[in-house]
Amino acid sequence: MAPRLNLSDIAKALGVSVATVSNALSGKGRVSEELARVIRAKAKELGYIPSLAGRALSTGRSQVLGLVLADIGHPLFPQFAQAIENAAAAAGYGVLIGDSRGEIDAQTRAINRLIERGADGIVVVPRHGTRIANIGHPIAVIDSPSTPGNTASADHWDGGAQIGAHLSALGHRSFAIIGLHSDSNVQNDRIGGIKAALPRQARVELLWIDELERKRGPGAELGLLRLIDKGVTAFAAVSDLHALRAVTELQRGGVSIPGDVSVTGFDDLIWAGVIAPTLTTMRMNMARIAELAIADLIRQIEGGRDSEDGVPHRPGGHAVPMELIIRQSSGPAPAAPAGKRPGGNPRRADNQANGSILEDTREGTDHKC
Amino acid sequence: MAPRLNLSDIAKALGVSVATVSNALSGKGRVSEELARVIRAKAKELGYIPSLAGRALSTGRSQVLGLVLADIGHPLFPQFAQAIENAAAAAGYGVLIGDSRGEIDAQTRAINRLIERGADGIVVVPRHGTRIANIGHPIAVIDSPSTPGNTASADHWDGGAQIGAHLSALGHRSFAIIGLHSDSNVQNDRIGGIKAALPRQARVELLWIDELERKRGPGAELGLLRLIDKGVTAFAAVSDLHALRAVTELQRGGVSIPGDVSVTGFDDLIWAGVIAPTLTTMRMNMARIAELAIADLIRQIEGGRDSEDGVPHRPGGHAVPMELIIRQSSGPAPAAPAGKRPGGNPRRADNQANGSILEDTREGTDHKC
DNA sequence: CATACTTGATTAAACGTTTAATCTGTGGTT
DNA sequence: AACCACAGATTAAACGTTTAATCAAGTATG
Repeated sequence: MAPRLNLSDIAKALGVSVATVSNALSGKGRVSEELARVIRAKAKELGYIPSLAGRALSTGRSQVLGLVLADIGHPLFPQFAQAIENAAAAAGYGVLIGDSRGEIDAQTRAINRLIERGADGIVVVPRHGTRIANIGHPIAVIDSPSTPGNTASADHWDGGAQIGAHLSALGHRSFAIIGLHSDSNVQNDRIGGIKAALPRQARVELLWIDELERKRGPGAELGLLRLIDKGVTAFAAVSDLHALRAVTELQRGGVSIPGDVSVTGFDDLIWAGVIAPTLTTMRMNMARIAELAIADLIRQIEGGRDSEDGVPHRPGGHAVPMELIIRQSSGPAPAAPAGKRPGGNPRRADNQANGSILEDTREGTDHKC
Repeated sequence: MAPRLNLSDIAKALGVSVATVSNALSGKGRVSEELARVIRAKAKELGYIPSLAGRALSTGRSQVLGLVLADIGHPLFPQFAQAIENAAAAAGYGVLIGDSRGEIDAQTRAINRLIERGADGIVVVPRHGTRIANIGHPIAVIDSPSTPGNTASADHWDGGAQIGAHLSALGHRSFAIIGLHSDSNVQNDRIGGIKAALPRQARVELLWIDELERKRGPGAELGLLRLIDKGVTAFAAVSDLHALRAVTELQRGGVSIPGDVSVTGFDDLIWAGVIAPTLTTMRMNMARIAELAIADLIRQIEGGRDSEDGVPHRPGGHAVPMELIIRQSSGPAPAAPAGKRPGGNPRRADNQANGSILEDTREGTDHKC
């Protein structure tokens, strides 16, 4: 094992002091530009890598952030992790992951564990229905603009509005909105946005999956076919996961999408561009959200004082616009509103040859294994 | 900001030396049990938290592992991350994530970045078709038993065999296997296992999605209906993602699952228990795999010598059995082998009321949002 | 010309832990 | 009684960096 070289090795090699080397490399103290160049060259030549441990001990900063995703089982986790890691790396920070094991209060424990581990700050994507207690440490919350204490997040309300407008423009007038549980700010924002964008005379049915499953057991049918009988022509799910569930349930019942009804989702999860029909959905700008969250976090860590920048903390945090991804699953409302369907309606069964998917802005589906 | 207390605070409070406190807390040097108890009590009373930075500098160990998932977009990422984090935490290690941005050679760079950051060891789930170069650092590879250098992984071959046996037992004789690309050891193991478990007279068609998409464009139809015409009654996909694609394509074509054909996947991804029909699939024992990988890694880190334990490094690493999850999407082969279907075959359209899903061992589907 | 300021460098302390080496009694052995 | 071994503690050095304080010499200022 080659003993990693340190500042004093470089100092010795050049006959200068360690402090000078440190100053030259960090550009902080007073070093002649001439000598600084020599030192930097020598450092590169020898392949010097600073010891984070030494630096951490000296400065009291670990250059590491903690990432806590409460619902770690969420399909969006990879995107979050990647975006956060990128943004953090760009700022010179590493990312330590924390697991809350899905348990409800383990979230706080996870945060504390990360702080004990020396994380300079924490990024949290909290579990629905929980509030992040104010630790005495820098923290950034990614949740929803309507959540107090939110640092940055997608503009879920606006995302919902885009979906609502899209479906309205296609002529739909009777909607079903599919959500999971009513204590999620993210979902409520999305639903609020959808509703707000629908025309006055629209009829809206609201479906909470959690509620349904409590009654009928997990994995139960959602009973979407009955809704179609009541005239619903558009199903707006609050997540692609629920949209997927809707699509398969409908297709299994012989309903054609988007011939008979339209289905939309949220989040552009990995399979959205792969299933048949491909799914119309809303995509978050993860990279931007991560950037904003990390920037805020670093400001807290390094800024020290709060009143910096003239931006103490805006109420709802930054709201990043979402992007509408139009794919095959949404189409014009059927000319004759489906209405009562007498047993087995004649439905288009083969609209799979829809031609090329020009609307799909995703650049090469990355569904690798 | 309360300046975090350190060993010398405790030492001062008790009138002993720091070394004694350190020894008492770590249980290493020579301290009377009596004094040790007093010290531990005082430490707990004051809420002492050791400084990782100080320890790291002194010992040369950061107590942090790096996790590199090449295909970070993979839906399995959350499970992996969670399992690794749990196993690492149990061993007193933190987990730093590394991102290879999906780029092909960035994998090595990601590994190096983590090592530079001070990670004591690295866990890699490599990208298909890549070999992990031997860094001079402890590393654990989670890939496939057939991969040289593999540390621990699911027994993909055996998993395939279980799927093959399951479908065979259901009476199927004509199969289509759906894979993504042929340079993945994981996929090849699974496919090999499937084939090996099929009866002698079985007919097998092999489908590579990557190849198909290169010709017909991304998101193209897989042409599964034509395969049914050729007599195929069972589609075994090498990942739930592809199984999902198959299911939607088939349902869209009016094919009943599992009435007309059976479809199986791999990995038990989050939606497998949610779509209609729920998906028969193979589940990895992530927790076990992670444990083994971490254990091996820590042995490398702390063991020092290789010839420890009498287990230098077994060729294929540990192969952890997979678990067959039988759900709705697989059923008996149709009595009359579907054979040529004249235009629109009469197919069962409503088998959704399959009753309760007794075979589903998943304990409460965690498709939260 | 003495003083003050500036520049470019060095010295030394500090961060908090671990650990090898050392010291000091005490009890046992010959 | 002299010696040794040993348990139980302390001292001190080391890990690698940062940074405040200091110093030496050259330059400007009165």
